[in-house]
Amino acid sequence: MTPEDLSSALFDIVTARLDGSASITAADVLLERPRNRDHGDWTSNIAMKLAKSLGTNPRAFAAELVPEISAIAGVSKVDVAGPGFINITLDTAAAGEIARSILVAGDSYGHNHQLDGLSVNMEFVSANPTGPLHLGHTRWAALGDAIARVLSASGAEVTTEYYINDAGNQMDNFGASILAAAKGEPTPEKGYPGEYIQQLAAKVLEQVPNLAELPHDEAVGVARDIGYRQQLEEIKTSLESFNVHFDVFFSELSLHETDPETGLSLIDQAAVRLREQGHVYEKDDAVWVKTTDFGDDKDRVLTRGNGITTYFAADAAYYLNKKDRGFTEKIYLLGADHHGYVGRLKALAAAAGDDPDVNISVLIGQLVNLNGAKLSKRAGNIIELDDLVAWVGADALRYWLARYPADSPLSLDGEVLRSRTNDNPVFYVQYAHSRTRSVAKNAAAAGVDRSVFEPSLLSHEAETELLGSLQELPRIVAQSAELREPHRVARYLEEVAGHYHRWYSVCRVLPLGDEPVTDLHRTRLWLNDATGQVIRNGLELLGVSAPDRM
RNA sequence: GCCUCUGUAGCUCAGUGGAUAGAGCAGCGGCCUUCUAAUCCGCUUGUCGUAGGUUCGAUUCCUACCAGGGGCACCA
Repeated sequence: MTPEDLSSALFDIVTARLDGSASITAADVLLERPRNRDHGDWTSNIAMKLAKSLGTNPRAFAAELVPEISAIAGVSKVDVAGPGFINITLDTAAAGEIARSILVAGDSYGHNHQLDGLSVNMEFVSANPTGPLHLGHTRWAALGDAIARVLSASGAEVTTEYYINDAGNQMDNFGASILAAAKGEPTPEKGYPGEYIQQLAAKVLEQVPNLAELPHDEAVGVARDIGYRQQLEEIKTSLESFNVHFDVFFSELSLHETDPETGLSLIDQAAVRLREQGHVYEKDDAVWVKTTDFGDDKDRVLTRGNGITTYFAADAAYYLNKKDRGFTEKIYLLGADHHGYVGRLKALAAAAGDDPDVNISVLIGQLVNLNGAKLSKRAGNIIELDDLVAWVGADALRYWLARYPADSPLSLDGEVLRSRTNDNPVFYVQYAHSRTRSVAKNAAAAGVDRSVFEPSLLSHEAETELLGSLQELPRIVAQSAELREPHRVARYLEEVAGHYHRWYSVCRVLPLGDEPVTDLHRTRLWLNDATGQVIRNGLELLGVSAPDRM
C-alpha cells in the first residue's frame, strides 16, 4: 500500500459516486499527512471541496464514502471528523510495506512522473568570466543545481546552462587590468583590482614573455584572451569542487560572430526576426523593441545611436537561440539585483511568439551576505567560492544554501557552518545516514539479515512515525519540482532524520546480549536500510554527500 | 514616485485555504557497562506587521497602510 495506491483507490470511489455530475482530476483527491497523528495516517478534504458543487453537506457526503473506503485493502479505520475531513488509518502491515518498496526502488525511490515530457533549459550562475566565483554566486550555484536535480527526478528533460558574458567593454577592462598588473602599473580606471589579477598576469607572461613590448591595443587583447581562458577554466574547476554540473557553457561572443555566408550574426538575425513580427521601430537614431506591448514598463534599445548593439540585443538573440533549440521552458535564476529584468525577459518571450506564462520562468532570489558584510567584486574584497568551500566544506555550504526558499533573505555564518552541532542541520541529517550504515554493518556481524520481512511487526509508535515520513519522499520531490523549491527536500530530510534518531533510541535492530535473532530484528533491518536509502536519495537531490561514517 | 521581496516564539527560520501554527538554537531539568551521546527524553514561549475584504474555514488569496531589503540605463 503506497500513498499512490490509496490515492487512486480513493479517486475511483469519489469518481464513481459523482456519476458525471461533476468532474475532478486525480490532483483534486489530495491525501495529506495530518499534523496530529490522532487523526490517522492520511486525511482527505475532498468532501469539503466537493460539497458546494454537489449542494450537499460535507460531513454527510464524507459519511457516504466511509463504507467504500473502509473496504480498500489495507485500510483499518475510516473516520469523519471536524467540518468533513476523512481520516484514514492503515493496518500495520500495509503501512510497513513501504520499507520493501523503497528498497526495491533503490536509488530511484522518490523519482516521479510529475513533469514527464517537459523540456527545460535551466540557466544559472552565468557570472562574468572576469574573476573567480564568489559569495554572490554560491547561492545560485547550489540552488540552481538542486532545482535541476529535482526537475530531472520528476521526469523533466533538463539542460543546465551557464551564459558566459565574454563580450563588451568589461572584457577589455579585464584585459587592460591584467596588462597593467603585468607591467607593474596601477589598476586602470574601471579595471579589476583583485589579487587574482596579479596571478592571471603571471600566467599570461608565462605564455607571452614579451607582452609589454606589444602595441597597447594588441597587448590588451592578448592579456584578455589568455586571461579569459584561464579564468573560465578556474570557474569550471570551482563548480566541479562544489558538485555543480553544467551541460552547456554558452558564449555571448558566439552571438556576435557573423556567419560568413549570410554576413549576419545571431544578434542581427534576432533583430530581423523581431522586426518581421512587427515589434521593432526607429527613434532618435536608435533601434527599439516595443516591449511595452507585452507588459514591460519601457521599450528597450536593440541598437544604440552609435550603431553598437546593446546587452538586451544579446539577451534577445540568446532567448531565440534557446527557443530554436526546442526547450519548452526556459528558466532563468537571477539575483534580486536583477529583478528589473523580469519584465523585459517576459516581454521578449511574448514578442518571440512564446507564452510568457508557460515558456519562460524568471526565478528571483534574495542576496546572500556573510556575517552581515556584503561583498563587491570590484572593491577587491571578494570571498571566493573556493575559499568558502575550503573553510566550511562543500556539503555544509550547499546544504545551508539549499534549505531556504530563494525569496528568503539569507546570511551565512562561517562559525555555524563549521560547527558540529544542531545549529548546523547538515550534520544532523548526515549523521542519521551514517547511523543507518553502521547499524547495517553491525547487523551483518551479528547475523541479522533481510531474509524475512514481516511488516505487521513494525507496530511501535516510533516505527509508524518513521514509515509515515519515508513514504512521503516522492510527493516531496514532485512538489519541490513543481514549485522550483528544493528547500522542501532539505526540510523533509530533517524530519526523516528526527524520526529515525527517535526510532533508533527505542527500537533495537540488533539483539541484546544473548537474545536470539528474531523476525522483528530482521524486519527492522529493512526499515533501517530503507531509511538510509531515503536520506541518501534526498541528499543526492541537493548535491550533498551521504557519508557512511562520520 | 513605480516595481518587487520580506515581516510568524527571546534569536534564526519552516509552514503553495484546513483541525490545537511548528523546528532548531538559546534557557531549565533528565538518560551513556548493550546497534556511534554529532543522538534521545521532559518543561517553557505567540496581537502569524496593522486594518479591511473574499468563504464553510485565512498565517496562506485580494486591497490599503506601516516597517525593512533590492531594483527602476542607448552599462555589462
